[in-house]
Amino acid sequence: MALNLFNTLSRSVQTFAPLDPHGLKVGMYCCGPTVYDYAHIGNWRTFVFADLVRRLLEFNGYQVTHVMNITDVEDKIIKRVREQATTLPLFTGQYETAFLDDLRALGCREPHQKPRATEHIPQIIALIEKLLARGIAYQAPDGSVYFSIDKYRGCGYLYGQLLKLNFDEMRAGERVKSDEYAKESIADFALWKTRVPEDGSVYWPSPFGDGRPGWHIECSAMSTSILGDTFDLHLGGEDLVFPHHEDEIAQSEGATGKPFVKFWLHGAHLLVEGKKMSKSLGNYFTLRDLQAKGYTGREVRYLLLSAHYRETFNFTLEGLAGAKSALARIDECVAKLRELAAGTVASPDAELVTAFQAALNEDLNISAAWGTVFEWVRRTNRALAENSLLVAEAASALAAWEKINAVLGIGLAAEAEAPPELTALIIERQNARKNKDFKRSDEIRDQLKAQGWVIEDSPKGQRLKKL
RNA sequence: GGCGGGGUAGCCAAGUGGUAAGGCAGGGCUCUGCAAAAGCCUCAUCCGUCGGUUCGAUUCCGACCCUCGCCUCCA
Repeated sequence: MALNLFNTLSRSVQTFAPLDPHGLKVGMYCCGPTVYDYAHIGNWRTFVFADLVRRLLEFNGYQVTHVMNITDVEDKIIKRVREQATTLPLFTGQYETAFLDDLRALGCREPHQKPRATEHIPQIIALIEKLLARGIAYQAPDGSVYFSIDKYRGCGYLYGQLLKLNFDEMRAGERVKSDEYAKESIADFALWKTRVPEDGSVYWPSPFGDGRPGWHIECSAMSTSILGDTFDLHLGGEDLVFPHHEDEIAQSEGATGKPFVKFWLHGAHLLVEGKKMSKSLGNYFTLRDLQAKGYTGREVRYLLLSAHYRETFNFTLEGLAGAKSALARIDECVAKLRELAAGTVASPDAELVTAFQAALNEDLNISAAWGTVFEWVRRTNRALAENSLLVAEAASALAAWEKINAVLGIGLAAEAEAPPELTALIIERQNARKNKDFKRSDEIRDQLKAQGWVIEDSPKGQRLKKL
């Protein structure tokens, strides 16, 4: 089954085929976090999207190398290191750890490699030297090294592969920092920033003098040194299209003379309660904020995966509550199948898997994919209610679910293990019901509810669920 | 100003030149001693507005209205 993806380079949906002549190995690079604070829900949308792409590639049988960089040197980081009188590794380390904890809580598979910018200074310097040698980069009087768009174009390269650029119509310069006036042309961007007093201890020696890497260069250096000069997929948030990704292409192709990336995928941003997220509006959420409201990582993951990645998504608290209910419906169905299958092994029911895969392979139509899941849930529940589902069918359905869950990554509901102090109450209630002492039985039910547990009576006995 | 997305039920969100998936919420019912975030059923004569093409348009074309994003270090 062909996997079709929207490639920003062609602005169209194309069938994916890896560079690997054996059609097996896939190199994928995703722009990772800048570790100066906790990642917010908007950042997470992009990382969950990247995780979905990776899982779908793996589902389609590819052997993926997933690389995600950690940007651990950058203006905001340096500013905070100075303000908090700490050191760079100490400061970035705490947020990197928090990031990886959150990534796991959201059910994302860990990238195979997580290169840090500060650990790739030699590769960055080598890349800049190559660009200087080819005359595409220049050192300005202030000591910084810049990339020259004019020289690059003069070599026959195309600048503006990911979007239509019209420099004359651009409102250029409005946000250019004053410390970059040394550039020959307004469109040029920094490869190496010369050391300034405010940088404190954050600098590295280089052939161009003490300083630190520019933003774009780290991604070019790390991606090509790990995945090769040309690789399959590069993803990131839509805001990175320009200038970050465009500049990555310029630096990389300018240095190697080879095509940089075959497929560029960009995830759209999200709104929160219909508005652009901002701290002053009170609609700025980190994963931790949502966890404090009682939601789990998998519920947040489900919500982030409920809309197509190229559409702006409206993240709402109401939607999150809905995500919780929807997930509970799936969990309930799967739990019942488990009970019936009782460990029987069977091959996956092809109907569900095929429909699901067909939806996702069409440029990640996740909504249609969920549609197949919920139709399956309803069909299964109906059969379950009629008692018409055979043990082998239940096992086969369960196997299919496990297969597609490898892509969805929502895992299993946390097992509601009753705390020991409640066990006595549950047994007491069971006896009370047997003796038709419903007054006592209802009292216990209320008591359990007050402690956050719902008890459900079924012909097979009581079931306890965490509220 | 340039470039690019969107406007589908109370909310979220797919989709198609032939008459609108799915989820949440709501309503009805079933199981139950009573219940249940348990299960089933139901819920858009209609897809921003106005024109055009067509046997037929929400889907194609044009205009307009509204909205969001990018335009040099923001996922």
